[in-house]
Amino acid sequence: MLDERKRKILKEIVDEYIDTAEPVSSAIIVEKYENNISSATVRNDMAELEKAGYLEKTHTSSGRVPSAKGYRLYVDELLKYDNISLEEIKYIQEKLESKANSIEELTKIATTTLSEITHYTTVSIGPKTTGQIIEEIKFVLLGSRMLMGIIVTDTGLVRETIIKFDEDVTEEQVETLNYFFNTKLKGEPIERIDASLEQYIFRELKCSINIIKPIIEQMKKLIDDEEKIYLEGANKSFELPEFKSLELAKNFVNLLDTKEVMLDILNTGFAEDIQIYIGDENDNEDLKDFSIVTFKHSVGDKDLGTIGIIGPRRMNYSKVISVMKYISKKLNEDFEQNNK
Amino acid sequence: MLDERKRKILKEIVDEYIDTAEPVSSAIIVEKYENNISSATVRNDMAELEKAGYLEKTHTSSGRVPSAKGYRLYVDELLKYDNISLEEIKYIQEKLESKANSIEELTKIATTTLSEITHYTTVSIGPKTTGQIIEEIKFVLLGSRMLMGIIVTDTGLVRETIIKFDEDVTEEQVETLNYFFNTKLKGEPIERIDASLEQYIFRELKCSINIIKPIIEQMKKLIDDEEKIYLEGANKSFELPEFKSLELAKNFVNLLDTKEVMLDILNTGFAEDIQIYIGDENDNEDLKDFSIVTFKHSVGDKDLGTIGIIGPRRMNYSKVISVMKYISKKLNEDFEQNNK
DNA sequence: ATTAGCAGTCGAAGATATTGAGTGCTAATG
DNA sequence: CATTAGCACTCAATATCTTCGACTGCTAAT
Repeated sequence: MLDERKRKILKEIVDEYIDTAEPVSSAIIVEKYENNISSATVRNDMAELEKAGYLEKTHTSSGRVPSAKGYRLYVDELLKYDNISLEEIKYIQEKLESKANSIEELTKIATTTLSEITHYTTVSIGPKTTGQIIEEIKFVLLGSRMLMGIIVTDTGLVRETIIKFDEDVTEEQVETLNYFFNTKLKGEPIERIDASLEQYIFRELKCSINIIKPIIEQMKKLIDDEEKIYLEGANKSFELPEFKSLELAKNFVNLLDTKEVMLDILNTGFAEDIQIYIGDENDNEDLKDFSIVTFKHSVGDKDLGTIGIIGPRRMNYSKVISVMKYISKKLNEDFEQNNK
Repeated sequence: MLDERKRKILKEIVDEYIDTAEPVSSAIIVEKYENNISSATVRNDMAELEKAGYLEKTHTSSGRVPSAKGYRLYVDELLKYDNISLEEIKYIQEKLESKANSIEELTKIATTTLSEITHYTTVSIGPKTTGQIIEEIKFVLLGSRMLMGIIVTDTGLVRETIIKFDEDVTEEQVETLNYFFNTKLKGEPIERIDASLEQYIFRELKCSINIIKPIIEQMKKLIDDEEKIYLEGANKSFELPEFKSLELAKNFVNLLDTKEVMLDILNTGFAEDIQIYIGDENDNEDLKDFSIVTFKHSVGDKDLGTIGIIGPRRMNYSKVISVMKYISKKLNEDFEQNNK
């Protein structure tokens, strides 16, 4: 349906719009990209591209702006994702090689780096604990009424929590707990820790319920920890021309502050693949002027965290996705390296 | 210099401006507050208040707006801070009594509650480790090449970190470390852990430097941890009329995103006292349109965290400070309770 | 299929007028 | 002398109108 030239012109229009944030006119296309055809020809093609839903006009006599459908074709078929320079590659390598002490930390470093290179706002969340296998579980007595509970999973994820008691706990009790939890839970998925465990332990261990209850309570919290979004470069977005619109700026802050929408999006991505959400493809109102690109870092079915970029629909997809592709590759390599 | 009536009128003007965000005219004052004098009288007083620097005009024929000096007099001398309702007190009690597992968590709960009640953006930082006395220090072996180091201080603060090694570590080594660190550091201020310790341990323990080095490195990081600002209700600020100004909105996002300025302010407050920063009293450009109210929670000279409210200069100081006063009192009580 | 050419559209920007919410000042008042 | 009525004056905000020019779409010629 779209011949080669129309696809080329569509790409040029999107490129130009991403660059200038201004509606693109036929004259500009001729001047900058298509020196051998006349603006009238471009206009004809534009009219057809508009009829097909790839372009929009802001008013009758304005230039064209890509529609969500236009962006979609653009990112899916018209772009190559090798828009990354040697300097950028070097910079990323440097950053990611600075040894992080945990997966979460590495994810944060990657998130920050991504924002630095792309100049967009980036977000990330840590790994979902669900599905992870308990490799080690330990309780450490701190003082006489405080315990630290630590879980290590097969992906190297470490989670710890403080548990406070109203009565003294002895070293022997802690040893019993350690022995019991390890024999029962090692090799089990982490979500095995739940309320049903409480009764079971109570029967088996004859340990005071005043001790078991807070332990299970806190350990459970570890699993479905309300997820924290790590945010980098929120102010960068405010430099973009679209943020001149107060309405839009407000939506943006709302989005980042209420978190739910972002969590939703960060959580729905599929493993190992870059997901692209373009404006009104999503039905959330606040999101309609933004695009989000996410990448879920994982091994097998185990989640290691998700990183996202949020920017205006007119985002530099080529750069963003190229850089993200590289970072994701690098993260996987590093993980293999560390766990081989 | 200012007679009673002028002070009264100043307070009324600030009250009114805080309420409406519009320059206040003499007519409004007469209508709403001073039914027994004429607007001409109020105008005369206003003129003098302006000459004395407490009021400003946005243009020759506009109403008056409080100056920073005006706000200062207002908060220092004209306000009573008992502007808190029974419902609010009850709500705060409820929130703060939900048992938190650490001081940091309690501070966060207080921060969130403060934002909920005042409808302003709130921020907080956790306790400074400096000055705290080590009560317990423990290393726990996780797997064969990973250690968790845990420090408990006299204020009940718990900090932990993961330490990774390139070689295996044995249980005996960990025991030696535990024994050594505890005998040497218990009762010492936390900042005793520094590079000089590394050599000392190396000599005393004859333990591999490959093990000691990463430990000290990580433990040091624990102390001067780059501080994380906890932020609540950033979007609430965007509902305020002053945020119609893009310039101001941008400054706000910058402020919260770059963190340094906020950290600076949160760190300079004096213990146990509510600090009020009003707009251009501060010389930071980004801050000139905002006021910040902070409270540093502490016992003795030990810091337990700082909470702040950031809003427009036209902030509801009475409400904000009243609520903060109550929360601070409550936090102290709770702490006494838990540590008695 | 392409293109030159031209009429038509409409937002952006600038000029001008209008309005009214304020003030400050003066002169009168108790 | 403090207070006040009254009035001239100021100026931001708003509305109205004009102009300008960057676009398009269409037609007719190539």
